[in-house]
Amino acid sequence: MGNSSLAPTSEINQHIWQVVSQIPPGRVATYGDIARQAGLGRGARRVGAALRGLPGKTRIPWHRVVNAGGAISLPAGSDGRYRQIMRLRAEGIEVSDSGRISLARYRWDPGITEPAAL
DNA sequence: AACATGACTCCAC
DNA sequence: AGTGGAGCCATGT
Repeated sequence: MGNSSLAPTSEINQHIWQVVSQIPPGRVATYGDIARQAGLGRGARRVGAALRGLPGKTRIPWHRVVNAGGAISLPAGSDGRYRQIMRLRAEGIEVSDSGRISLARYRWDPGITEPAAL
């Protein structure tokens, strides 16, 4: 067989999406967290690209992924940014109007599969 | 193959 | 908390 060390982009994306779908409601994870969980090392940017490729009607909880600073990474003024903030608040997560979230309170621990306790 | 781009991250001010 | 610059990884031209 030829190159067996690299999987097609579509498969990598699918793997990333699978990890993202493991984030329980009421919790968030950073791009870096997802990358590490997916075995991509420092591929945080790769995670962003995978989420960008999601269809609009997906049921993958992409909104639970924020950057290392605990902030929404989608461009200011974009529909996605507004939608992400609304969906997070709908799950009981506090999000400031500037799109900031407390990682100390809501960051997902891969060992736990339950929603954040209030 | 070189260069630009981006839903990233770290560090210094 | 906000801003700017360098580093990082994969894609698209």
